[in-house]
Amino acid sequence: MAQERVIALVDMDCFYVQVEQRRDPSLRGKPCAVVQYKKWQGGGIIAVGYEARAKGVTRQMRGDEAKKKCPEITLVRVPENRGKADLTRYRDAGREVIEVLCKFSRCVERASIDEAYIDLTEEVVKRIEERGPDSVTVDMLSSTHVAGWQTDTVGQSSESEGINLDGRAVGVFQWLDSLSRRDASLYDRRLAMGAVIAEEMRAAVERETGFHCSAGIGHNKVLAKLCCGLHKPKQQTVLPHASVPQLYSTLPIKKVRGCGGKLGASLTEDLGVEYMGQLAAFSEKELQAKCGDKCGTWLYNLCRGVDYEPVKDRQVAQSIGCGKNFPGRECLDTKEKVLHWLSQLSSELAERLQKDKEMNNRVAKLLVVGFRNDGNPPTSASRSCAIHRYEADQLCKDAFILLKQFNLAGNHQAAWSPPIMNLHLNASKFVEEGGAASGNIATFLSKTPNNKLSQAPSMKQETKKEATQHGSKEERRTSGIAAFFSPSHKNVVREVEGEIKTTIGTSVQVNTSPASTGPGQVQKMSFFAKFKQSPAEQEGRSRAGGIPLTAQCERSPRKTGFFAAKSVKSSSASGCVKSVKNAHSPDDVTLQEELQTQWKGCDKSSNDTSTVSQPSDKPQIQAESHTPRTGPSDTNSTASDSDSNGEGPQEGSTEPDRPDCTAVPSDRCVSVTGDASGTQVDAEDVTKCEKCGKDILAWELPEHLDFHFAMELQQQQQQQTSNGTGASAHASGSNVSKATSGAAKITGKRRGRPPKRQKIDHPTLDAFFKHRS
DNA sequence: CATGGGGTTAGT
DNA sequence: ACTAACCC
Ligand SMILES: Nc1ccn([C@H]2C[C@H](O)[C@@H](COP(=O)(O)OP(=O)(O)OP(=O)(O)O)O2)c(=O)n1
Ligand SMILES: [Mg+2]
Ligand SMILES: [Mg+2]
Repeated sequence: MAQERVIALVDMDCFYVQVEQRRDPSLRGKPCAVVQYKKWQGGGIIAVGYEARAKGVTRQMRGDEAKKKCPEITLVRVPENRGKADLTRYRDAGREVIEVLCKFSRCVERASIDEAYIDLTEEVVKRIEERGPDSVTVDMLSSTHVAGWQTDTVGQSSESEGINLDGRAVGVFQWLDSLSRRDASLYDRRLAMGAVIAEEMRAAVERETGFHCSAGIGHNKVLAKLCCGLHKPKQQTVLPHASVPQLYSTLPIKKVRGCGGKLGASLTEDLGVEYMGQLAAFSEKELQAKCGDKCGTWLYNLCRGVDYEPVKDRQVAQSIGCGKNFPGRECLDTKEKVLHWLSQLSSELAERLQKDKEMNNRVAKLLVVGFRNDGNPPTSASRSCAIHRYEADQLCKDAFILLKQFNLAGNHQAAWSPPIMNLHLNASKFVEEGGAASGNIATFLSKTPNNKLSQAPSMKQETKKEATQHGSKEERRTSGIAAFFSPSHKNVVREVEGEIKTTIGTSVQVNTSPASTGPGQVQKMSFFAKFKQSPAEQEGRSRAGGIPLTAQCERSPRKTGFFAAKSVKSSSASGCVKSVKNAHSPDDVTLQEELQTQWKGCDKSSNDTSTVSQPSDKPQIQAESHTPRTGPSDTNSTASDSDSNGEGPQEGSTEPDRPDCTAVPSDRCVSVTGDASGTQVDAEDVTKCEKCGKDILAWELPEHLDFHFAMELQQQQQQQTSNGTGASAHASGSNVSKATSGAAKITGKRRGRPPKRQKIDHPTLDAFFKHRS
């Protein structure tokens, strides 16, 4: 049954802004936004607090623009490290939230840095068993709205003896009241219980992290996401299945997750469909003809409020990447620039991968390097190779090898052919760490990475200024199984005693507090504002004592009994997907010979003079920079003012030391493959490099030497910049390869590979073949 | 000059 | 393996 599940979507309110406001409490309650960079017209705004939204400040806006709209606004800068924005602070904060959510369900899916889907079916069923279906009372839903049941404002509340009934509370009450009728939907009762749990989850999130959030509760992910946005700061919305048609009748297609881009536009253009509900007029086949079988079926169901996508049991990202744009004149048009930024990106990636390994007991096996060129249209491409070790210089080196195939300029030249406007690295294909005592045997054998959150994210120094109580920070959550719900919820059992049987107008135990109303309370005026009225109101009906019909939609001839549906695929488990897939991962990457030496020393002080790290943050891993700080406010120039000029150092600190230029004995990776398909580069044909004394495949010597050249060149350049001296790159490098410049075409087919078949080519080998074949 | 820096999934 | 679409 399409309504058997109870899914919640929790989304943090103006997340980055809240993260900054927790760090610096003086920012609380003030108009505030987070900007990235500052030089170009005040930087780009990526998050806006609700006070500032009320003044018209939006994302995408430039900092300068925001200042015009709201002169009192405080713009907080995203931390910068290695010359680029660094979102670590927000990722860490997002993980804190996920940790809390995991206490409420075994199935939590991290959907983005600030939101997660939670399959609450199991918990809901359990609670209904324990407490009965009618145990939900309005006071348990003090910040809840029921879509389609909002009796709106206008004149009311005056005559009620002292009871301030707002439209929200009346709607909640009427809905709950309707659920106690015999013919009420069993699944609506589940939703009500889900809403209770969602209230508790959100309270726990706020108590334990200091961040407030909103939520949507529905029978599937799309509906949960959709209704979360109906009432945004510090509120939640439950969407009964019967309210879907009403909601969809005026919901622009592009508001639905997955339809916000070209698909939604083409549906409107080609089918003449404006609102989601209109899609229901098309047959499944018609929709399939329009956008393919899978998509067509998906739309056919979706416009009826049905979506079967499971909530995945995954709390950690499946890829870790970093990148940077180089717009306009900042484009990378020399090999030195490319190497420099590759080095910066590699450094960040290696650091993040290492931390990820420690925290999640897994290692990434695939490195992807990608770029974009200017043009009309802009072109882009990416290439990948195996990751053998988490070492910045190795990643840098491999990435460069992959990248240089696209350099139309000669390899020995200073210039880089089509200038690069965007460069990015990404690591993925995680497998559980080989470490002995890790994970159980089954998961180890299947090479399934641990995608559960394992331990508290070190709980850094990020003090919980707002957090109170000892609370459950102990995190006895290891992974999986032992996640049972426990949080300190007060308003629990109300026992079945007083079902709230009352009628409008009589004494109702309505919680008067709107739970939150503040400067931020600005409701979206676009589509969402309109759906705040009940169907009755939209139809011009009176709502006096009227209990809205719950019918009119497909109310299934359902069997009775809460567990009737249990047989369907898994009611309690309700299809929550445990990420145990990859029984035989497609990437049983064969470890292979390490063909090249690693130079630690891609750059040591790879910091060019101008790049500076930034906010002194907490005692981070910074080198020396002793900003006597400890308070949160120290930090990122919460520079609301001036400063407009500086992309420059926000505050100095040097980059943490990087491995230095010493050759290291190569611990060549053994080939070994568990799998017959994996082909390795044979370790034969090895010769010794005179520059570093390492064993190199003979056929790769040209590439190898080229690296020495490039690295030396880069080092030299960095020395120069730090000395402020002029420049000229004379490379002592015994550059050998040169004539062999065969740049790859971006759009065209790649050249054939050697007859060897393999899962993941060794980068240098791959490069070699593409290079000269 | 010029949103930018992330992520996931589906199609080929 | 790589690209495109979509999303935060
Ligand atoms: N294009 C975007 C969208 C979002 N974000 C970041 C900043 C946001 O704070 C965070 C969460 O995105 P949301 O769309 O959930 O927006 P907010 O949480 O900021 O606001 P809201 O209260 O509307 O959810 O992700 C971003 O960097 N770039
Ligand atoms: Mg949000
Ligand atoms: Mg979000």
